[in-house]
Amino acid sequence: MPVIEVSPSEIPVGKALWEYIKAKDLKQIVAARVDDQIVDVHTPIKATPKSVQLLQPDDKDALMVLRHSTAHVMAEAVKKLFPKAQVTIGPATDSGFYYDYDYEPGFSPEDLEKIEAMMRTIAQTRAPFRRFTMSRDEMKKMFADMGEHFKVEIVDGIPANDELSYYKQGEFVDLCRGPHLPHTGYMKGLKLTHTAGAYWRGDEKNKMLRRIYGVVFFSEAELKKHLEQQEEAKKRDHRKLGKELELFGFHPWAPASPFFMPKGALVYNQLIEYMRGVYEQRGYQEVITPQIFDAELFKRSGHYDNYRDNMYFASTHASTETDEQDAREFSSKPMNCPGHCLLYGMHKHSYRALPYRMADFGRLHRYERSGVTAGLTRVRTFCQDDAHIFCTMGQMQSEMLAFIDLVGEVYPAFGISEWEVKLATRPEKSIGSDEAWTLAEKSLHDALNQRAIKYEVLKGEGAFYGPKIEFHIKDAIGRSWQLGTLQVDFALPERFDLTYVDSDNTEKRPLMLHRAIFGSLERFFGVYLEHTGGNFPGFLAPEQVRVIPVSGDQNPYAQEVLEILLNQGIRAGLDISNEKLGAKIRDAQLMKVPYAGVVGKKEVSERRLAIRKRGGEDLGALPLEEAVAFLVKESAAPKLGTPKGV
RNA sequence: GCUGGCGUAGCUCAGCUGGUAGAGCAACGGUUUUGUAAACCGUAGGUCGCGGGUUCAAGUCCCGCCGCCAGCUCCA
Repeated sequence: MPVIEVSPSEIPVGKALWEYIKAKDLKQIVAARVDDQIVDVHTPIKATPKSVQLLQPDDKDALMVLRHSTAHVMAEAVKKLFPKAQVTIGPATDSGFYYDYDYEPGFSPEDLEKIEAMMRTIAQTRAPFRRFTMSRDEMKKMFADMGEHFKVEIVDGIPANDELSYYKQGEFVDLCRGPHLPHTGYMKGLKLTHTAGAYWRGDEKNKMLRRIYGVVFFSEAELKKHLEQQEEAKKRDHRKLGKELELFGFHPWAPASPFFMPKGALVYNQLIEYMRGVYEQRGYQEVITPQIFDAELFKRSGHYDNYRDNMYFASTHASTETDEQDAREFSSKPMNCPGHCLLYGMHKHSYRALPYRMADFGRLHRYERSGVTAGLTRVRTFCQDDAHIFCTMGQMQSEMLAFIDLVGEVYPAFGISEWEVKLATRPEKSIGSDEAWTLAEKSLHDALNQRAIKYEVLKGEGAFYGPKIEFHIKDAIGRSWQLGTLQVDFALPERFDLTYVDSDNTEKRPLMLHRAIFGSLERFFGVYLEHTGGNFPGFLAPEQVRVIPVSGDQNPYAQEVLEILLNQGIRAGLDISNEKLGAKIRDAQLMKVPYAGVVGKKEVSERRLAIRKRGGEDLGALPLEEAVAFLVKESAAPKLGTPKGV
């Protein structure tokens, strides 16, 4: 029961809800929702409301109030222990809270322990949070007198007509809109987790502040559960699994650039093969294009002006020597689109041949700043399931819908049932006309609305050449990653003067859609590895079946079974090591092989195969033919539904 | 790039306030012929990320660089 409904008529106007709560002896009330606004229980009710709900700890908004209030208490503790620290901002987040301080030596792990202890002491005082309002000038003077110049700056940034309020608990005063807890005693499961640098107002030109992150819950038990979940998430970390399952690795001489070992390469190639199957079904044509281009290409495409910071420039020995005629500037491609424009332009196109869906698994290189790379999710070399659709204006909408539908089929085929859709609009640095941008953005809105897909608008976060739809899924630790994308581009066809001959025998300009479903294969690999915890479905597992003889006597039969499986196209392995059955089973289990095929005396004499599923389920000793047929079925790739009107 | 933390054998990790490296697993050799998550014995394996410095002596202290991790900023 997260909320208690209260009849508005029972609420005394001009008085605080807290009095009502005390009078009724209600326990565990965190805050209230009055006419859909979250308010704290100490602030007097101004007029008779339409509805009043009292929030209890299991309400989602109640948790946000707790986190925010805890941030204030942390600031109070920090000010007590480190009076020189200046407070700045401290909000609640999706997972906890943080507070940014301007404090020069910074905070050590030991400091965090002291701060946490101080916060517990403050919690025990059950100090109430009180809200006060003040005029702008008074507020500025108060914080100026306190020496909190960041707060003064924040006051200056608040719109002129907004009411200014501050909250006080104990001796600590903080500019804040609220709402807050009734008192500090509600913070039970508390832990300060880590520190980090953070720029003032998120701008790297500004001063770097010291941020302290923490988590808090209404009970110790919830904190314990949360910490256990974090441990679980760590086990699923794709970097750890990648190492354990011998899938990929890194070397300092190729920072942020993965090496896929044989098993990892197998999975990687299976993903590509799967996508090739999709392409065949959906009318895409695969091409192969160069890796390194004269920088002229990127000057033409706009990448040289807009994307140069992310590009690698290649110089040959000759170009760095004296021969000036050979001193052309070359660059490794960061995207496939410019090359695809060159390819498109190599011959004339009829309207009859459009849409031209040009797919490319070309390797891309993008320079990423050292601090942003991470495992497979953010690398400097990768390949995308990239395709560019050259089509007419009239085909744009149906191509968008076909793509959105395709995404809706592919993700579930991989067991991904939830994703978020975002629409990113024109950024400050961009190419193309206003009209083109407006039309492109409208088309994307329309396509999503037509499929009744909910989406968030990311203002100014589109690519420099066009707006885009992004498909995001979450990894094991709750971080959200963009995988698929659909982008409209009027600019590149213009820049490369691409044309097609229309039915009226005039040359017209095609438009271009950039699209990917997995996004980068590397990122998808990483996210999917975490999603499955390394338990790949049969068709992706590097080793699909491991044949295990109970003792050496069964080796010949095991060998025979292995060959039958291999002939059926199954990626099978054989374990004839000098180990006991239990150890061999364990090895197969640890490598997350989907099926173990055990053969002992009985199986040999009856020509059977005992199948053990990954995880331990025993499927019994099946006649060999039956077992093979079953394993073949289990190792097959998922099939997509029939495309709608391609 | 910025802030903080970390970097010891293929992997996971010991190594207190400085006194010239250790375990388990894996690998290799042997014994064992095994019925669904670890048989036993033995062998080998380390420029302690790299480069300087302090010291009689540095894995341990200091500086620089490289890489990794958590964030900030940026993004597939």
